[in-house]
Amino acid sequence: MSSSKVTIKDIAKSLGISIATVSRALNGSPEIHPDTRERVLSVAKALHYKPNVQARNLLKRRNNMIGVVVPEFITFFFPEIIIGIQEVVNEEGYQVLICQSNESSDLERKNIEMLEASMVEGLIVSVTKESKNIDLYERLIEEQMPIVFVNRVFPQLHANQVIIDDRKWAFKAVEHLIKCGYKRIAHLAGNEHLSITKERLHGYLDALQTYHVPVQESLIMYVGVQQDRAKIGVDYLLSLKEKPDAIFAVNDPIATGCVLELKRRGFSIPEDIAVVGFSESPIGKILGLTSVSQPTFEMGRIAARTLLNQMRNYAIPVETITLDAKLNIRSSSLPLKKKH
Amino acid sequence: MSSSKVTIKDIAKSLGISIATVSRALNGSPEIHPDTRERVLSVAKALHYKPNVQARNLLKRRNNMIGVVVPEFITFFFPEIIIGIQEVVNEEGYQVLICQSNESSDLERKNIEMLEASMVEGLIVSVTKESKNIDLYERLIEEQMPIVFVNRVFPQLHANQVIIDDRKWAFKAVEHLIKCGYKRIAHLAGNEHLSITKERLHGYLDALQTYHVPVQESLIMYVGVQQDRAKIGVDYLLSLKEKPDAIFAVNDPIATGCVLELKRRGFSIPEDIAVVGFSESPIGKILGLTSVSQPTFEMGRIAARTLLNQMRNYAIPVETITLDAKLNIRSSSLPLKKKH
DNA sequence: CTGAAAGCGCTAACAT
DNA sequence: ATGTTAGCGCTTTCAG
Repeated sequence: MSSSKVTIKDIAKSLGISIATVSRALNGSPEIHPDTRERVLSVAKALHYKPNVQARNLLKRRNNMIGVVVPEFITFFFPEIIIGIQEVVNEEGYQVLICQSNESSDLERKNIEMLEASMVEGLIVSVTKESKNIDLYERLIEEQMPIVFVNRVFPQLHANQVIIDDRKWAFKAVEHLIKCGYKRIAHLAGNEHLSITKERLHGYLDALQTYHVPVQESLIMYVGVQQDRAKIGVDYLLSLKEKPDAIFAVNDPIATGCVLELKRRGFSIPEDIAVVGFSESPIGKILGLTSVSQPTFEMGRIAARTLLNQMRNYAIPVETITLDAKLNIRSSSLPLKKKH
Repeated sequence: MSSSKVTIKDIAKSLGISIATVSRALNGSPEIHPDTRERVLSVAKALHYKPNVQARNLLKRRNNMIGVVVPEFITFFFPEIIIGIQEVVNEEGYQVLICQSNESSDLERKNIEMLEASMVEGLIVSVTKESKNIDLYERLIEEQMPIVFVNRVFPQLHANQVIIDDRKWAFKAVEHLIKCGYKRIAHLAGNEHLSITKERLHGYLDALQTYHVPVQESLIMYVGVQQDRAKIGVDYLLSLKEKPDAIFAVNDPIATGCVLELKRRGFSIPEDIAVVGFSESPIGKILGLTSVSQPTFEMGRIAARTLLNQMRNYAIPVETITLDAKLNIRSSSLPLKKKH
């Protein structure tokens, strides 16, 4: 009934002592008589006293909140990162305000401004597929807002980043296809301005070059990162005179979309066309998709630790943390039987 | 650089006016001279003034935050509900603190206590598979904390609920199997104390009874709600002398697990065994799983609206809102060819 | 060991 | 239309 309207003043009154003493007792200050402490604590419990965090925050000029902005949290990827983040920061007494920008830079901006208004003490961000809002982040950094980018980053920003070596792992994925004997390897790339798009495209080109496979512009198409965008890629690739015998997709949603569309059209995978994804997903695993798995939980944990460090000492140098990954080979890409 | 340490006092000083006037100008009070308002606003902008929400909250005794606790947010289901919630409450100026209990009642309790300490103004909860902590929620309700349960509820609690009619839709799912001609329909149920487990089991029994299909205890097994739990169910059902010809699973993760395990063992679906799920998932759709689809986003929106109503007026009566659902028939359950 | 008092940043009477 | 003042609930000097 009283519903936490009890303040230290009430405790003080009920005990005939000053609020300062109550405060000290409650905060376990050493300079207080054990008896007094006892009495305060018992009255506090009896009255169902709950400290008013707001007041304390106002005084201390902090609020123990950090903000997280991700492009979406419908697929497993960002939720896993978020769980990693929460694991670490909750342990340190911080709360997380989670926002999803739904891949829209406008909403992303609104989210960030909302979080600023809520006075979060730090931010962990993965940017939208549009990768706009650089000005926003530049301002944040200039104003010394602790901030860490994860997975989808702005390389040109002087900010903390937690990523994997997308270029290297894209290289490995394509190298695997080449070693399987595939000759015409297409690449369905993500949104043009996205960091992961560029890196993975780079890795793709690196691999072709390393193994002296001629690059064909016609086998590269920017389709985006969402599953429903795969169809136009497949439509296009199958419309070519010389069709590809393998597809390296920018991520698992696109690869998944490819598999479904190819199967719908009656193609066998990998016999007719092999498919390789990136950022291994549960669906991809079920479909037998070869893919690069990322340490999502760990990315979250490390991003959180990096952020906390920066919050405690803004002066520490900015760093890019590159985590390890793994290429898991499954049935969507198998060594070709025929000689080459 | 100044990093938002600017207060209304600074603005007042810089303009030689009182802080009250500044406050009024900033808050768009009508009783202020337009010129003054102009000058305040421009100085505020020049100084990069940001209001201190903490102070305002302290004064108004609120903090515009609501808490959400879900058992997990790795699968699409709860994230979609959360998006629905955020849509509504953000619009009204509220922030959402999202916690996941990882299906553990202990963590659930910690989360709730954390949210209480953060002084959230209301809660939206979906309980863990363990369905404990009733005492906790009873206390919360007694202390007049506005609270709405979604999907996984405590029927015995006098609290707002947003659900679908699990019993009815389970009935429809099983009825569909019966009409397809399946004779030995097994049920892999969820965790025993979970509300959805009981309701869906009820619906299963209702359907058998309605169509005069004898209930066989041996065809019912409580396996839980997580995909990896499906295997023991399949192991058990296939160990029976008289094997089932269809499985009604408590949810899509279990149904998915069944499909994968059955296929691994070389069974054809639905020829050898049909499988039907519940709470249609993206993976289920890809696997061609017949399932009941729930209006997740809408559940979130409605839960949020209900909560806001209760927050604004605690006196309004508690209600159980039952949303519509839909049975989507796919290839995992097809009419049997053979005569019966 | 305890109390008095100042103040975190802001709003809202109450004056003028 | 503007200023003065009193807090919101709490912590923290500064005095005893």
